[in-house]
Amino acid sequence: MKYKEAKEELIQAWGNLGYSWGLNKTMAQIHALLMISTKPLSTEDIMEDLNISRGNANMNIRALLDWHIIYRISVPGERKEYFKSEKDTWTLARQVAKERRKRELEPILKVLRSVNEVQTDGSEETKEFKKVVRDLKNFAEKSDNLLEAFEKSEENWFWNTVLKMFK
Amino acid sequence: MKYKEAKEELIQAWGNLGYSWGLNKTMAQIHALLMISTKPLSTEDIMEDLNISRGNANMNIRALLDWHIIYRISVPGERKEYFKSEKDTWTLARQVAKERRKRELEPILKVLRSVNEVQTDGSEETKEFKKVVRDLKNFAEKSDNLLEAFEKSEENWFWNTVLKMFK
DNA sequence: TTAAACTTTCAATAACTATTGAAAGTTTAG
DNA sequence: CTAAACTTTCAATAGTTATTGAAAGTTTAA
Repeated sequence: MKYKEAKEELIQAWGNLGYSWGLNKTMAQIHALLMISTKPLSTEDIMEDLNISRGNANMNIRALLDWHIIYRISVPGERKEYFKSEKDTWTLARQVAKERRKRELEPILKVLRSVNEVQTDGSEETKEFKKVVRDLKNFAEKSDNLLEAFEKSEENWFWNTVLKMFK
Repeated sequence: MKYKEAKEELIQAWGNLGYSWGLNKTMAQIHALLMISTKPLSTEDIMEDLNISRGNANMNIRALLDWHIIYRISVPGERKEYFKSEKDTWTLARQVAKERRKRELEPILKVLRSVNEVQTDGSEETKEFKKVVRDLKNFAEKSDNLLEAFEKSEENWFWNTVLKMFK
């Protein structure tokens, strides 16, 4: 397989994966492009490589900055801004986990805690409701703690421990 | 808070969560409804409770069946089909993990393995590409193994081990 | 059989999300 | 200053996905 094909295929596949991770397609493609680039790229470079408009590029670059998975780089003596990706897979995964915990898990936990306060009138309906909510809340809280620990963990330690865990 | 409000709020929140888990809003809402229901519900019941059309209800019920997180129930002596949710949170989580591994992780792994075969021409570009792909592949494979083990694990054992792990 | 009870399909369309590109805004070098 | 270099915004629109509901299909009881 030639480099150009391989690059194309990876960007495509990364787009799909990113999509199912809460990014959008273009966002994930820009990210893929920066992942494999040997040097920081400008908005112009990205527009050209992915064939997208200035507005689109700008918007998605900002979204990636907002997720803290790419960085702004300024080259001394140049006006233009450049961008580069966080290249360390482990750091990247932890950052994504962090953002998703904040964006998805925390909101549902808040709701679960709040609806758990429902008035019990002794009916079967409210009893079942309480039970379901309690179970989900329990699971969500444990997951939340696990993710929090993951965010702070160090790679070698993590995989070693997991390896032992599932021996 | 009254039961009706709480139910409404949970269904809404579950819809959002489900969405970010690769289900769509209606699919997740039907699921939430079945989670808190004390008895199996028919298509008719679901249409009525969520105010959605027959086609929509049917389509999303089938998608949930396809994910294996709800079940078809037949009541002896009745023509109508009823549906009930898998209520055990642990089983549910494992099932979702299983489906997502199949639908998301496996495809990207396949691509990573394939683009890893790219011809190296000694240029910096292809060297960097290889390095990135190797790292991602390594991470994805480890995650894949972890998820596979999770799918087969038993709840108490899992949380105990994790607890020890992050002591 | 047949007709009632139920489920599935699918073309039309509504609703939502992504993208464009020109215009407005901002920064900096001279 | 001010003009060039660059970034951001946003209204228009293209593209995608979800939803409807009527029609077609299927199953079963009598």
